Amino acid sequence: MKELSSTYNSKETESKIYQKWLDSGYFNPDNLPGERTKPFNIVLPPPNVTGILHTGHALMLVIQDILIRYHRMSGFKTLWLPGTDHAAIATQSKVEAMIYKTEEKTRHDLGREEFLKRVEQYAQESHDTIIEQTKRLGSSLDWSREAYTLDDARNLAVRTAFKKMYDAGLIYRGNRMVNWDPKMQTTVSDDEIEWKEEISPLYYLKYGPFTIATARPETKFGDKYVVMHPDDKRYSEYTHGQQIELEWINGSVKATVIKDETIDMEFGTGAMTITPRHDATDNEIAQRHNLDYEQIIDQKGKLLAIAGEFAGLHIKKARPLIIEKLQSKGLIEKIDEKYSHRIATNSRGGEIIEPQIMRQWFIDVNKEFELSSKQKLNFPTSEKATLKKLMRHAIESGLIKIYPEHFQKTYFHWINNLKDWCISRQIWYGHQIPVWYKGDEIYCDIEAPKDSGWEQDPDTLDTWFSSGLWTFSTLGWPDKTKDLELFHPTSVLETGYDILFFWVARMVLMTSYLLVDIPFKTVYLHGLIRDKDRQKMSKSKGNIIDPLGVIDTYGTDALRIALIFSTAAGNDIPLAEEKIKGMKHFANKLWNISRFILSNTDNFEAEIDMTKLTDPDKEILSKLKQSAGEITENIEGLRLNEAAQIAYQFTWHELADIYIEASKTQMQNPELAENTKAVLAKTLKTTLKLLHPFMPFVTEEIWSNLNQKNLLMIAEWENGDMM
RNA sequence: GGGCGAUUAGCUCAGUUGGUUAGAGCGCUUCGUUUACACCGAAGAGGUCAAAGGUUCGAAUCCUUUAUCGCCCACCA
Repeated sequence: MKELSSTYNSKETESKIYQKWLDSGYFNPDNLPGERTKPFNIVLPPPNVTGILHTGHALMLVIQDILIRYHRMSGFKTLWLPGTDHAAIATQSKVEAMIYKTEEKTRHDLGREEFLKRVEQYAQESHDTIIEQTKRLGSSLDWSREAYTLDDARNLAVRTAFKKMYDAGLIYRGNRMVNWDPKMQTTVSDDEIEWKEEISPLYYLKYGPFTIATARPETKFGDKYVVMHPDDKRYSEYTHGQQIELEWINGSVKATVIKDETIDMEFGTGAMTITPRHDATDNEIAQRHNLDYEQIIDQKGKLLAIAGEFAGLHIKKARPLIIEKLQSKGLIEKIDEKYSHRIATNSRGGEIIEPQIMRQWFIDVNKEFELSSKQKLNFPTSEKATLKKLMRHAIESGLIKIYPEHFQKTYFHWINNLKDWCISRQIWYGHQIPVWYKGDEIYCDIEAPKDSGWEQDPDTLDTWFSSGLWTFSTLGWPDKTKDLELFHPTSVLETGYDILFFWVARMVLMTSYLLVDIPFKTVYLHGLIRDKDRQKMSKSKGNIIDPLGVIDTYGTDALRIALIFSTAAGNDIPLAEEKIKGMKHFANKLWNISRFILSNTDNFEAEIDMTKLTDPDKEILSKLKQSAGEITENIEGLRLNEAAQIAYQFTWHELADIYIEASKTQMQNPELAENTKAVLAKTLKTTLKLLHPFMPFVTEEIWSNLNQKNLLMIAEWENGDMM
């Protein structure tokens, strides 16, 4: 009989147990014992190498580890594939900021090669930290297959994908309006824009006989069109195309009247001037009426020659000076100081977005093409495919199921509004576009052209381009590997609902074209972690719960089960320290249950004599069977919170509170003692199995005291039917 | 402007396809230190399931309307 301390010590146990798992090799599906033909696999959504893990990561790791451990115990050939994401723009901007802060140097001061070295060094350190933290959560990931979105294998996948889509005309280069970040000097995708509420003055300017309202007077130099609604009676005397000579900021201009139905008659004066090069709505109006485009602001945010005396000034500095001039010319009618509107900013650490028309690379989501093999996707053979149609089809057809289901509607809503995806970025950290130029010639291939004189496109790809390939690039694509054949499509894609669009939709897009398949069968979306008052966690509020700190205090198992215990999929999760503390008590309870049983028996293979069962014996065995069934059913149905609650309820309030108490008297009776011990042994073993996916460390540690041949992590799952 | 969701015990939340007296954790009250555990045990209080109406033998669950809150998308010069 071993002497066990009366309190479970998570700190001492966890690193020891994790090492034991690593040594066993069972994280790798190729090493699992027995005949395993059915695959189950999840690819880890790769954390960005921009820092450390937060509770959101912890939640993701816990949910996936539960599913993985459950399936591994259930006899599946189980693979959980780890990786990290280079997160192009996010990582680069972080390193740029750090370098500027300590050395006051920009990336241009360092040069592309030196700068990339520095980014890679930072990414490596960040990677190492993240991997260590991931291990501490107990994650049973197959480290032998670890991938990085920017390593050589993934780079080959990216170049191959680009080439295929380029040849099919799905990737094109074009002049279009893009979101330009003048500070970071790059384009940004629509999804990476963050709208911020701002109160700024709205200026009412005299434009000849009209009054126009604008929040951005510094863009107004080139305005030579004044637009109004055709039904607006205030302007009925003016006709479409009429030209008017008027005095403007830098002298007189010839303005043209344009009537357009998109104008809101209620707003301001009902008349506005347009700046087609720097505003998406204005751009549409200009296109519709075939108007001239003039660039006012350059890529650094400075005014061009058209601004006259203001040329070369940054728009921020120019604005007050322009206001002054407008004042002195008497062109300001009034100023509304409390105008509230929203401005676009780059969520990846940049600043205010200036829309610009630029030549960039795009993915065409509406171009029709023939699918190479329609079978796998059940796409109607009579129809031509588009990327948009395929994205919709994968969900509509039921090939991919989304949980919770209502997110399907959100998904469709997003697809319907989807525009061509701008994939080129003018940053350095990322996959460089596999296109080379020589004069007017363009060459796109997986490898660089052999002959001289070619220059590669300096731009890199949007980070989501490589993430979109993740489910199959990690399995060896474009090579036809065994892993790819066995493990694709993946079983479950588990991630936060906040990246349904960024990532989930793009994986569907890439996979349906490149593999003519789906990337995963099930999408499971979890919610955001909030504090106990439902506030978002943020540094400024000081309400952040650091998962590693919590683990030190309460143990990994406590954190794991607290994270999933009382919230259904897709809902935000309030996480209070009290809850984690409660689960530490639960781990300790389980520890002491085991201690009691171990102090009474060491034979965990004892057969139960079914003819000699007392009422409490029958009750606990039937409750055990019932709980096992319900836990299994709930895990299968992805209701992990339900499963955990049933396990908790059984362990504490059936096994501990009722049966263990009853067993004390039964064991006094020589007639019943042996059978009671057998029931205790059997119940403990099964309970440990049922709890293992949720609390792997404490259960494995107890298991190691039960004279078992194998680790608990590969013990056979009991679903209730076999009892 | 378009869409999605929430509203259940003091607090935080469960409640799968409508079916017996609506559940959990924490908190609270009273009692108890019985050799697995005080990170414990026993007993208990506490909810007209946001409001109104409807469908049904039966509604927290389905339908309609309203109120409050939250999120996503689009975006107005």
